[in-house]
Amino acid sequence: MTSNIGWEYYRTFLAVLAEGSLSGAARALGITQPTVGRHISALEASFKQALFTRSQTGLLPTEAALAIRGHAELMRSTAAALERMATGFEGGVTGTVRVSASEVIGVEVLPPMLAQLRQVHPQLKIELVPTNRVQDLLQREADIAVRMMPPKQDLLVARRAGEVELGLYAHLDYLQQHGMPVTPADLTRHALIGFDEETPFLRAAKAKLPVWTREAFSFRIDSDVGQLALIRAGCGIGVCQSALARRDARLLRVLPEHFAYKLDTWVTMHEDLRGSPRYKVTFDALVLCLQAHTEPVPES
Amino acid sequence: MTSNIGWEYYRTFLAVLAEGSLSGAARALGITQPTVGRHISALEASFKQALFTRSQTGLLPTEAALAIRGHAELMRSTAAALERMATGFEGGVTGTVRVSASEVIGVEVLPPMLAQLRQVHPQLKIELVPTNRVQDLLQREADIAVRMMPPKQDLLVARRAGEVELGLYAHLDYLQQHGMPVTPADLTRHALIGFDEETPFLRAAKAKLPVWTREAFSFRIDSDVGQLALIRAGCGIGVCQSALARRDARLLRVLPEHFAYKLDTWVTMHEDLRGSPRYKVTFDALVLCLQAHTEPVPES
DNA sequence: AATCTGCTATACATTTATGTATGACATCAA
DNA sequence: TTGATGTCATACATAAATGTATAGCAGATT
Repeated sequence: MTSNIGWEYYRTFLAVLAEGSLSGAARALGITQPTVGRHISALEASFKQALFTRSQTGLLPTEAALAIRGHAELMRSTAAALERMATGFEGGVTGTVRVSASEVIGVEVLPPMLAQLRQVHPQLKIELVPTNRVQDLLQREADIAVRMMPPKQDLLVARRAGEVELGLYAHLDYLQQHGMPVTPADLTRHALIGFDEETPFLRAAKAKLPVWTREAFSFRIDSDVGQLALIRAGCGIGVCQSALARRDARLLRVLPEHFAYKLDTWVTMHEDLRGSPRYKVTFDALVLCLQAHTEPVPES
Repeated sequence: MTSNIGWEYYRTFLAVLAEGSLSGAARALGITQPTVGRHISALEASFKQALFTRSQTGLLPTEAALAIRGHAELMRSTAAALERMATGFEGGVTGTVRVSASEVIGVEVLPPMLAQLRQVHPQLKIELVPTNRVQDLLQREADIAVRMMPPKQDLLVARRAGEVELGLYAHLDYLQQHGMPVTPADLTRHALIGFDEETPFLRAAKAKLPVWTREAFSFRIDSDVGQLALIRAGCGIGVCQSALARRDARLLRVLPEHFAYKLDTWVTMHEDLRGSPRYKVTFDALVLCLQAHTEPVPES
């Protein structure tokens, strides 16, 4: 008794949810407003349930609409993943691979490696998704993910790529002006750069360095790239990957013996992508790249 | 640049994969053969990739078709889950809940509880999926699952419902005819009932009771219900939940001090189902039922 | 107050998808 | 061999979905 609700309609449903109006969804989808209206009506008729409370200023989703949103989104990302896998299957390294990584990794570490990879495989297309959300792989939002924690799911292929060291850093200009802290307590007199949201990482950092609390931050920004930019601009003291700070001689380590934190780096992908060469090639290249990045450099 | 491949076509694709022919898929879907052919052609055109090698005796899936199968199936189960969630959302306990449990639990333990549940909530519909596969929840093949192992995934709501005790049992008739074993070594002279496939459980059992190997089994069957039936019929000695064996006074424990095994029981469901009352009601009822089932009875 | 813009809903035309009918070919059984 | 059955492919008719045009309404702007 497989029911007969068109899967297509869920795509329209998501657009209405995102745009907030039938007309807006129609524009976004490249179809017309009456069609969108008919799709929503069809869904509501099938479900015997209102999905939106209509008004002339737009549509407001009902509780039911919000409840099924997650499922509809999973359908969308699954459809996207399916297309990625289906296109460019003729054996060579062709087609699109979607890589998810933390912002700072995606912006500072991966680009050179991706450029090189594309030089070797010109047919390969890369979609880079810089995000700190972890759940992508299960939702099929990305094919391969670079993560700072071991995978909890066992239908994933995972490889450890070393560990990145985090430390406190500040720009030379800033330190010349404000002085180099010598004890953790000195930090209270400095401009600190940190996250806005309470993250598990932040709690861990707080345990090591009691001064490092949300209230103490002069700059609060939920983006590691943003933090790095602030550090580089000499705004204050912040957490940064040592391997990145090392690239700029004017970024100096602050309180190295009081704050050091290491994060495991993992590259993961779905098991069922193993068969297709382009995923394997990208996966291996990512592992190599990150191993190089996390490799401790000898003191020179 | 959201591509324009119709999601509907994946449903047709799955039917062709399952039936092995356009005509068969058409019959299964209640549409006509030319339509099915057109859908497949449309997919192949979009992917620039053959999905089936056509012959007059049927269609053979290509490697590409097999590769995207998993994704298409995820879309189907997601669509089904979405419909389940969307229908019967008017606050009360209405609509369908899909419960997955091991065969023996589904057949021997749950039915009375489900009957009672439906007496309290007549509008509730239950789909029972008796299977030993674990992966259902992530694939949205079931809403709630009863499992014998703690959940590894963290977007699940999970509650422990006690532990079931497993022991060796045989029917009185069998034991009168063949005698009661007194040492583990005696088992070699008996008819043993066990699994056909090597499972983690089997390996664990082997560690405790070296005799308990696949080669020693006189009856090999990959169904716990089937094993129970064989034990009840007096075919030999097999593993069975003590709580089930206790119901029939003619089922006697064999070598109780040499073989005892306890399995944690967990009831799990997706986080996002918590909002809808019917899932919560069913979840709670399952937990209660299994707690009663796993509760050790006082010796009388 | 009047006008403009943006939204939904409806009537009608058109395009698109589906169904019907049939042909060509292969396989199996008598 | 011959007929029966099952398959896919194609031409044509029909049904269904979409697009076009327009009306009606609410809020913002002048």
